[in-house]
Amino acid sequence: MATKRVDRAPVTRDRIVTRALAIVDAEGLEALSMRRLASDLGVEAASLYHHVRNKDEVLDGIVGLVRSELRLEPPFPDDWIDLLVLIFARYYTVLVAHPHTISLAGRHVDTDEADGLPFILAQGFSIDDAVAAWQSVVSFVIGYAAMSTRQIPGDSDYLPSALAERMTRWPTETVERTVRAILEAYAAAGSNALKVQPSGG
Amino acid sequence: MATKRVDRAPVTRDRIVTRALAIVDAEGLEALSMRRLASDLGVEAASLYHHVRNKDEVLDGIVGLVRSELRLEPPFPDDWIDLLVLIFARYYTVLVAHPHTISLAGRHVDTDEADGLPFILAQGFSIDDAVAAWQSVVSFVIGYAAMSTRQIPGDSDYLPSALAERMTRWPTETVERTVRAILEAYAAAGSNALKVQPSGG
DNA sequence: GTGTACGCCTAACAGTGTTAGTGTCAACCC
DNA sequence: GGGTTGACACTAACACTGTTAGGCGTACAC
Repeated sequence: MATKRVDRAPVTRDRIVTRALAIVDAEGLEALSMRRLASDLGVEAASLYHHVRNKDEVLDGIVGLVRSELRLEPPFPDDWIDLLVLIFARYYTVLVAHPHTISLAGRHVDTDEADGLPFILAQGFSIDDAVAAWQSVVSFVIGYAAMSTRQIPGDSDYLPSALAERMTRWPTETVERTVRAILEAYAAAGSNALKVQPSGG
Repeated sequence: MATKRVDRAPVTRDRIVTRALAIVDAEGLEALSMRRLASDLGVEAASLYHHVRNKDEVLDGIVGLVRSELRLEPPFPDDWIDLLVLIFARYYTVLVAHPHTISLAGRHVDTDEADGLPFILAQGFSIDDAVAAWQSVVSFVIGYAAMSTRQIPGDSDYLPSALAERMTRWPTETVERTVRAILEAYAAAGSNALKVQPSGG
């Protein structure tokens, strides 16, 4: 009863994950079911479990696939703030390119993210400031990506139209401005702490 | 066959939503099913549809319930930045109190949020700066709440332990510092634009 | 006492993730 | 070439999910 394998490309973990991301990109997270995914690959749902432990592993695979798009090519800016602004702008771009995967962000601790934290520390931050700045920037970018890709029903009739119109736009420029603002503020606070001892007053 | 209604409190929309939030708070979003919810109320699933159109309406009700906790009591700070910092710190606190509802944030445009935007404009911002600042702060707070309540598996062994330990803490103080940093940066940019014309130098 | 409307019920449909057991094909060993 | 083995995909089923249709019992109005 088994159909001939020759008819179609062999099912592999890679093909499963790639197809899954394609479905999610095109039709959203809810459209991704094991039966639908299998059907797209010309196979029954149960067969997928030979290549993948469960649906969670498929979702993890999707996250990995998206993350692999984060690589930047040289040349890199000399200034460390410019560099981080560039990195996070890229992060935002990739998230927006796969809007429906944003709610999957943070399924695992992000190795690349963890690389960046020691880097920030090397700029002379205190540990606490470095962690706070890092968490703030990451939170902002993910939050901004989430907000910008959510198509909110247009209940905002009570806003002046000039405002309402602008509230529907989520320019990348804002990502750059805000990331820079956060980093500069924490950097300034750090250097102030070295100069004067703020003990209360 | 119908059981006597006298045995239990009557099922109402309010009781449904309240119980739903209790389930979500205690056991997470996935634990909330119509059958489970009905069972908690001593009723069958189908009966809920007499009081509620569908599950989405229950979720909307949850969002409304959480939002009702956002009210602040006077006295309010005089400085507008202090005021906004207070508001968003409170916003963060409420979100963290109901961690599993964070992914529901943004189901509808937030009336309260929309109130705040004209308020920011009244501080002398340009329209574009006001919108950018507003979107940035909201995005940051929601993102920060989302990150801080996600229990990420401890893959971070490769981080220095002092760092790893601090990365697990998400202090409210950071919310206040970052919100203030963003607002001050955009405010400064606005007032600069009034003084000097930055045309590229 | 009768009529009516409401509130809840059972039963069912179409869909979900997942597992057990079975079959079939392809490649390897001798 | 014949037999064995193992990988792969199949069917069938289980326990769930949200949702709808239709019926029954209770409580209230007149």
